[in-house]
Amino acid sequence: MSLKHAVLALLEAEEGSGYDLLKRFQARLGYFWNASHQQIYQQLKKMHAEQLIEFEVESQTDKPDRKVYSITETGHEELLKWMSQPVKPNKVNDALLVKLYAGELVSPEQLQAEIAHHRTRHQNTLNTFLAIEAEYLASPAAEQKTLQLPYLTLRRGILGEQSWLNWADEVEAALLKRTSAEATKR
Amino acid sequence: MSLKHAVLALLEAEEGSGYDLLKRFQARLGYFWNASHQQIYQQLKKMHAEQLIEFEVESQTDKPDRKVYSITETGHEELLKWMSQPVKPNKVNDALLVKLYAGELVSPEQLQAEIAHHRTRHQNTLNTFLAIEAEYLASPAAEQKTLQLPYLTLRRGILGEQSWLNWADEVEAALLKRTSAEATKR
DNA sequence: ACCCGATATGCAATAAATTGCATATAACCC
DNA sequence: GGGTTATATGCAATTTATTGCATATCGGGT
Repeated sequence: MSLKHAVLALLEAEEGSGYDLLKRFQARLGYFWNASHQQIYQQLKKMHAEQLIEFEVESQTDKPDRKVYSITETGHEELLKWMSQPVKPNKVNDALLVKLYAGELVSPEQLQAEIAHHRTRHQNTLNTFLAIEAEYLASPAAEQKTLQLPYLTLRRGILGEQSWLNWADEVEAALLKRTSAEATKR
Repeated sequence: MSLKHAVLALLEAEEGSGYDLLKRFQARLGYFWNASHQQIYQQLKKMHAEQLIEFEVESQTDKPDRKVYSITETGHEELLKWMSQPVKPNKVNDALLVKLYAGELVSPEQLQAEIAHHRTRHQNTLNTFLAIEAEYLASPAAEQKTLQLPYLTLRRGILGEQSWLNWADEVEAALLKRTSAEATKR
């Protein structure tokens, strides 16, 4: 999988500890890559064994020690190699849609509640993304240029979330009609 | 994971063999759930051990035998239980975006080629979805009503693919500018 | 004083997914 | 006749991801 390559990409930009990487995954790749701390620590261990990365232990007096990882020449080559090969399309697995698909088994109200819950999440995510975008657009032209590619990934997040919310509108409208149809039957 | 519940949802609607389920995943849940034949066969085996499903062997003279699975009462209950609990949000892992994020390492042309390749795939998927939608919209009102929820999942697919293509337009425009900027430098 | 959250890392066990291999028939095209 | 695709199923090994537990410090709130 390409958790390995996501880590290499992050370390290529800047060295960091496992915890740093976790935070960077959450803050910067949040929309398109999710990894737990377990996944990251295990992956780092494995990548170190493969000599793709190296680390130095940084003693800290106040907090626990941290291992600061950086990419090696081998790791850099591996990343370049990966970059030049076509990536395979994503596997999509969306449990919410499975639930909607089989939604006849429960009440429209229950489906509505579920959608509403996810809507809140998606709306919050979108708001976060829009705030980051506003910051980017307010930055100097030179910085915008260097961050253009990460910005484009952010755009994917924004368009994706907006699309999700538009879909939720459709679903909620359809479920509302179902609810009233059911009420009429009684 | 809820591959289990996706299988239960499919068997709830109609019994079928492993191969049938594979085809149904591809044809009907294609946008939102992907499973390999290995995953399905292994899952069926496990679910049979858990007594969520049962099967009858159907001998066929011309083709290999098939095991026709159907949902049990226990399986039905398990599905209902799952339906009534909130599903957790999806984990997104999009390798293409990782590549774009680290895109400074390769030429804009290479990124363009990669995007173009994915664009073709997404456009084809969208066309397929639109054809299914046209069929749905041409069906009698009664059928539209019974298939409304699956139709809403299809809508997710359509809106999602359209959103992806809109994003690809943005990316391609941005990459084109990069290419010409690079050409000017020389 | 005590609990909680953030920082910081990791082991061990289990569960899930992928990859590679394996078999067998029928239909269709070249 | 030979190759490919579709039907139909499965084992075994490996890789990945998840879950549960464990440790340790600091700062802030109650």
